[in-house]
This record gives sequence, C-alpha cells and structure tokens, in this order.
Amino acid sequence: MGLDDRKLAVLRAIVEDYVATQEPVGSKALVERHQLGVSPATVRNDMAVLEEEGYIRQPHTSAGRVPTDRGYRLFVDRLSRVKPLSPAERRAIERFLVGAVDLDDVVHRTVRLLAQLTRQVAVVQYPSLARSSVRHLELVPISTTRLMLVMIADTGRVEQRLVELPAPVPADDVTDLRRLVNEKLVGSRLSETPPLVQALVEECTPLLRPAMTTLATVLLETLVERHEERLALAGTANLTRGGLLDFQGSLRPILEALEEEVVILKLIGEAESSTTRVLIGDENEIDNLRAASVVSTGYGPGATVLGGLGVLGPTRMDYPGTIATVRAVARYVGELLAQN
Amino acid sequence: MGLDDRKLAVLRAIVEDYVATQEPVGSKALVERHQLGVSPATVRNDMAVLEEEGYIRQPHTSAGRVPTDRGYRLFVDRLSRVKPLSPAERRAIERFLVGAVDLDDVVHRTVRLLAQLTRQVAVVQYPSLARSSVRHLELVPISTTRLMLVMIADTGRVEQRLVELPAPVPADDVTDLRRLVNEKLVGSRLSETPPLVQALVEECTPLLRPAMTTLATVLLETLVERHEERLALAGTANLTRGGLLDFQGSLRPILEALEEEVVILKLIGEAESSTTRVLIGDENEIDNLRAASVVSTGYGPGATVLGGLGVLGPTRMDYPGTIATVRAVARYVGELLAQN
DNA sequence: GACTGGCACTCGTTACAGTCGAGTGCCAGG
DNA sequence: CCTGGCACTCGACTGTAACGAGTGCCAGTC
Repeated sequence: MGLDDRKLAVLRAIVEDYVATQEPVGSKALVERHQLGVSPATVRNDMAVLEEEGYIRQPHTSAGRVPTDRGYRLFVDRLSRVKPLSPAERRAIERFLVGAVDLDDVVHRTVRLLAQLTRQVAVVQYPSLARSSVRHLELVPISTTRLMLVMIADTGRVEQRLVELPAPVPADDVTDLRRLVNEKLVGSRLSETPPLVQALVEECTPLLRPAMTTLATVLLETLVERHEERLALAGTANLTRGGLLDFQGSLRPILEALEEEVVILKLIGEAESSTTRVLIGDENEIDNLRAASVVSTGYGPGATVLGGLGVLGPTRMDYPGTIATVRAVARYVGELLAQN
Repeated sequence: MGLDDRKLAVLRAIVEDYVATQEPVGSKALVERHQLGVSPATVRNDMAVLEEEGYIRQPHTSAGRVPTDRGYRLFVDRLSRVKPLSPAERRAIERFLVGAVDLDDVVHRTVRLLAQLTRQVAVVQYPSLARSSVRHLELVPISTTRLMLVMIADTGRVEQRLVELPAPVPADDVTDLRRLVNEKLVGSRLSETPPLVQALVEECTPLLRPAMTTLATVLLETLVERHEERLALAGTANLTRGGLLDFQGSLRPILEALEEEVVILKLIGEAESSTTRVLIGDENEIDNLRAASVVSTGYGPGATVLGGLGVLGPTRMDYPGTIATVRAVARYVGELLAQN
C-alpha cells in the first residue's frame, strides 16, 4: 500500500497550495499549478488513495481536498526540505538582537523577533534555572529579622526572595552567612544544590544554625522546588490572521492555553537536545491546542540546552519556513548567550 | 434641553438591559422589565429625545436602541452608584493574595485575580521605579572588567544590569565602590538620584574615578532614563466572550495594542492620584482601542501611588461592578505592599 | 401639556426554492 | 496505467415571500 512518488508529489502539491491559498484544492487547479505531467483524472485517482490512507480529506462532497494532520506530518517528515533563510531575514535577526543590554532584553527581543518573522505566536523560555549554575548569592539585610536573598545565575538570570528569620541576626552574622553560602554553592548547577545546602546546615556553627536553617529552606524552595521557569510571549495578534478559519472558529481555547504558562513550558521546555520538534494538531497533548501546531527547539551556547523557544500557529502553516526561522533564531540566541 | 428624571431613568434602563443582554433594547421590553410607570409610547418619545442628544442610537431602523459612548459616559458619571462587593468577592480577593512570596508573585496573583473577577483583560503595572527609593545596591564581580549591578528598591523590585569596566578593577576597589554608592544613594527616591550620582563621581578618589564614571553612566541609564516600567497581563481569553460582537468584529487591533507595553503603560500609568479613571470607547486616545473601555486606578500603600492597574473590556461592560472590583483590588494590593 | 392607544411602516431575519458551478467518482477506451 | 467524458453531488449564491420586533406619528384623553 506504499505511496508511489507521484502520489507523494500530489500530497506535497496539495499541502503547498492549501497553505498558500487557504482553500480546498481541486484536481484541476493542481495540474495547472504544478508540473505533474498527468491529467486531472489521474490526480483524482491518486487523491482517492491519499484520502483512503487518511492524508487528506474533503470538507464536503464536491469540494477540493485539504490535508489532514497526518498529511502534514508526512509532509514535514518526508516531503519538505528546510528552506534556507533569505539574507534579509538573517540581517533582520542580527540587527534585532544586537544591542540587548541584559537577559530580559535578550528574551524580549527574541520573542518579538520570532513573532515578527514567522507571523505567528512566539514563545521563549528564560534560561532554565535547573540548567544554570550559581554565580553569586547575595544577602541584603532589610531589617534585623528579614533578609533579601538574591541569586545570580551564570546565564544572567537573577532571582530574589524574602527570608523571614526566626530571630534577629546581627550584621556580622549576615556577612558570615553570605560567605558560607557563596563558598559552598557558587559554581554548582542548581539541580545539584540540595545535598550541598543540606551540608551547609550541618556544618554550620551552632550560633548561626537557626538562621541558616531558614535560609536553607528558602534556598531549596527558590532554587529547586519552585522551579520558577519564566517565559515571554509575543505575537498573539497574529492569531487573528486567516480570519477565524484557522483554529476552527474560536481563539478562546488557544488564548486560554497561552495564559497557562505551565502548559506552554511543558510544550517547549521539554527539549532536551536541541533538535527541532514539530507537533501537528492532534499530536498535541493539550486539548485546547488540538487545532494548532507547535514548532519548538532548544537553545543555548554550543550544544548545551538552556531553555526552549518556539512558535504556535494554525496547522495550516508554512512548516519549512517556520522550522528554518525557529532554528536560526535559536542558534543566534545561543551564540549571544555564549558571549555573556 | 435638560433631560428630566424620567429620561435619565430610561437611559439607565437601556444601559443596564443592554449590558445584561447584549441586544438592542426596545420600548416594550423596557417598560416590562423596569417600573417606569409609563407606556411604551411615552418611552419611545423619550428615546427619540435621547437619540437626538446622542446618548443612544439605533443599529438599524426598526431595531431597539443601543447606548453610545456618550450615553455610557453619562451613565457612569451620573446614573450609577458603585456596587459594593459581595462578601464572596472580598473573600476571593483575600484568599488569592495571601501567601504571595515576592513582588513578582504579588503582581501575578493580582493580575490574574483581577481578570477572573471582572472577566476581562487585566493589567497591572509593577511598582514604578521612578516612585521607589533605593534600598540597596550590590556589585557582583563577574570578571575583572565586568560587574553585575543589582538594585533593590524598597518596593521589593529588583533590577540588574551588566557594567563593562574600562579597565580591570581589583576586588578591594569593588568593595569601595559598593560602599560609596550605597552610602550616597540608599534611601533616596530614584527620581532624585541624578545629582547624587553626579556628586559621587566628583567626590571620588582619582583611583576609582574611571570605574565610578562608567558605573554612574549605567546607574543613570538603569535607574532614571530607561524608565523600565514593567507590567503583567492576564485574561486575554476574556476578549472572546460576547462572540465577536464586541470590538466590532476584530480582536486584532486590541491584541496588537496589548502587546505594545508602552501604550498600555501610558494608559494605566498616568494615575497620579488614586482616583479611578474610566475611559469609554472614543475617549481613548489610542486608535486601536476605540472600541474598548478601560477602567484604571493607582495603587500603593496609603495615599502614595506606586503604579497603576486596571482592566480593559468592551464598551458594553458592567461599569459599576468593574469599578468596584478594580478599586477593591487596588486597595488590597496597596495594603499588601505596605506590610512589605 | 403630557401621556396613551392605535396604526401604518420599515427592515432585518428566516425559510424556501431554484440555479450555478466546482469538483468528484466511475467507466470505457487507448 | 493513464485519459477523456459524463453523470452526479452539494455548497454557495440569488430571489422571493412571510414574519415580527420595533418604530414614528397622530388623534384622543386626562
């Protein structure tokens, strides 16, 4: 039941035309626009087979064909090659990312750039804390019983947290605490800190013990448990392109899903290696996104993955172009962070 | 030309019914649902006057009447009184905001709460830097020629910025720099820092002068010029309620405006006093938001205003309820920040 | 003078019938 | 295996008619 080359060519043509025109494509139009070298009737036969196999479907009898999720999948896997970016796009990327002053700035610029280039909704995860290491810990006394804990990660990410001490702690002791936590934790990956923090408490002088214990709790909470992965979003207005035909008429579920940061993080944050992932319609595990496709990849300096980024759009999207753009942007951001 | 009491009552009834049903309201339905004590014909005459004066209009001949922006304005100014919140709502607010661990958390919880209670798009500005004062400045050496500057404001806001030094600076000098900037700047409002920073450079020992100069530049940039006002957004999915009838059919312009943080900040950040502002449709200066209304207010501990918050929705919204909720949330957040 | 009941009128909505045409499936022939 | 031809389907569009909510106006009443 294998599909011969011509049937694949027909499928490719259908996907390309449908993506371009947003209208069901018929056999006649197909042979006119592509050099298939056969007649419409032949194409119709091929279409019948493709439909039987579930790669395309008819919205109604006597309408043209539309790719199914499965059809897009086949297209992405076997029928398309990644388009190289145009020089203009490359320049746009560089121009956009140059001059970012801090991490926030980098992330914001990236997400806007991605939205603009793909004309879709873009998402960028901040460099994951779990994959960062500690560059410096700072303790700032707010009052005698309150400290502000500031953690600076090697990615430039800064996290802060208020620590309520069980009893007043003099300034000198704060200095000691600061020295201790820095000596022990600086340089280690956040995912590896729990035992180190534990050790800190145990090795600590009795005098500092109570304060260190609370501090340790907050540290563990902030750095490990409360995996506070942040993300930035842009381009939601692009959802309205294609006038409600995409997304089966309602943006509601999409917008809802986009507000659930946790959900989105799961989606793009799973990238362990830096391979590009494409999730098409149904393949998506989140119900609200069954009408959408997601193209995502990991980014980071060299081969390390610090976080994920990607775009979300209608299943009817320009996959080759989108994939190329997502990859390119991820690579540039990776390089940028490497200079850090 | 004055509108007598009954005409005002008719207008109020029209606004209330239209907001509730989202359908043009006719004279018959009006007398049935409200105790106006007159016949439909009389109401029709009143309506004719109201229409002449521009408070209501007919979508088409032989349809009911719909309030105009001007009608809503009159309603808000003179015909409605702020609804007290239900105990359930008060409890919701408290429950939602209790347990926030840091400023980010407070802001995020607030914006979600506001979106949920009003069922509209909510926006919360982070406590404005310009109105905060410096609690502590930290300098973390990254390399011999790079420092991470971390500024902690009294509102709990933390800003960081990379400083590229013109020449290597030994650790001891960094300590000196840290001491100097803290001595001079801690406690002062950010808007008042420029002369202080200037003085710092001038009074500085020749040895530290070059480093201090660069540091000063970054300080001024970060703290003053680059008024980096941040904001949080939630509830965009609520725009889709009312099925595209609101916002004259297209969410596009609204979503676009919401992505322009600068624009939104202008909108809600202008609150100098903590009075509630209501902008209805056309009154809005941003073209993209001509089909929407904005209810905003300032918040902060006591009478000081640290930032703004508000909601955005269709002109056809429950103004009394929304205003009450926005005010209540702002008050709670203010109290929360006062405990800080 | 203000209100009311009655009535003709408007116009959007809905239903239904008819036409058009894109696109199909199938079949007989090359 | 491919092709041209043909009958068929069914959505999109058009035109007509009936319906009804809602109005404006007017003459009559308190």
